[in-house]
Amino acid sequence: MPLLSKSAEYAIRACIFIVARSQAGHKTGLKEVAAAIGSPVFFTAKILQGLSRQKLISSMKGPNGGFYVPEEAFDITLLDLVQAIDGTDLFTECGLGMKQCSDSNPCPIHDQYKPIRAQITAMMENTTIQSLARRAIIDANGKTIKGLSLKNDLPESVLSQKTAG
Amino acid sequence: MPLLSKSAEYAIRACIFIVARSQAGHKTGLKEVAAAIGSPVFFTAKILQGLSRQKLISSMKGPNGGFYVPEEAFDITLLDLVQAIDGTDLFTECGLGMKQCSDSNPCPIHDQYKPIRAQITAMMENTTIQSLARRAIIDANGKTIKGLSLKNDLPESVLSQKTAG
DNA sequence: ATATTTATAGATATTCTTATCCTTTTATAC
DNA sequence: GTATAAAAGGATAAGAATATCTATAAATAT
Repeated sequence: MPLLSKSAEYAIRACIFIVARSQAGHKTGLKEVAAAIGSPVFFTAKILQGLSRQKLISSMKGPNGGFYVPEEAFDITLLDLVQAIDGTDLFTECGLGMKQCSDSNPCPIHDQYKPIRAQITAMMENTTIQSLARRAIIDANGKTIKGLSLKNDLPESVLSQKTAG
Repeated sequence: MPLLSKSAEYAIRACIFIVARSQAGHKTGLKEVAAAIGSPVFFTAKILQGLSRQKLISSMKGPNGGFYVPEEAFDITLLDLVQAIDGTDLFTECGLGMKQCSDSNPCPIHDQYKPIRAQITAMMENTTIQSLARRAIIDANGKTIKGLSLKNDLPESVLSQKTAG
């Protein structure tokens, strides 16, 4: 089992790209997003539709339309995104899935799992999509992300060249 | 998404019960296990069969048969169990599921996720089923686990009464 | 206004996980 | 040996996650 669903993975990667593009003043169409992050187009559509419905990202129909994130919303976090897609189980539920589990009635792994769950939550709470997008390396024409890995081993000069605060 | 699959949850709970019973010198039948941990009987059968095939637990057919863990194997860990059921993804894979992700070619959340993955791994590596079973509260006739929560808020006297090292 | 572009919505397919049932094998008790 | 008890194995079903396709609605450009 992975930590995140496929949907959440695509959502995060897509949003990093969309925010990076939004910071450069561009809306991004579905097909561009899918091409940039290497995700199945129609499935990506469903995911972005959901995020749009939940107001985590914005969209515009018609020519020159696409997905974008307005400046006021740059501070959406990994936690926002993951909760919107995968729900809150990872952050609230017992490690063994037991409804009765609590501090006063702990499951067998309660003490071991609790700090891990807290650390996962804190990390996602403290990581904004914007902060990830700031480090993203977009290619010259703004269409793709280097090797699907937004941050890579290019020299710092290239990095600062492509990333506008 | 939960951290563990349903199969892994049942496996852990079942093994805690089986080890606790093994420490008391008893084999435990499938139906007893399922009743004790509140899991679907036939599904539990499949899970225990798999663990048995992988030699994480042992089993005997016939009257007075059942599942057990021999003393030499008391030190199986959460990691052994979870990897046997859910595979190694949680412990080795990139947080965003990207094959190319590595220290030298990190994905956007590589730096944030790496220590968390390490902590999950360390926790499971360092937690033996035996250590969890030692704290388990089994009822007087040895058939059930208190409220499905193996460790609970009973007084220490009761705890030491029921748990033999 | 019309054509074009793009997101939205609904319906369907596919695969994986979870769950159940039935038959076979193996060990014990008698 | 025969009956009985229990795990092992195979087949099937139900549900959820992933993925695809088609039709609709909205915005822009002309």
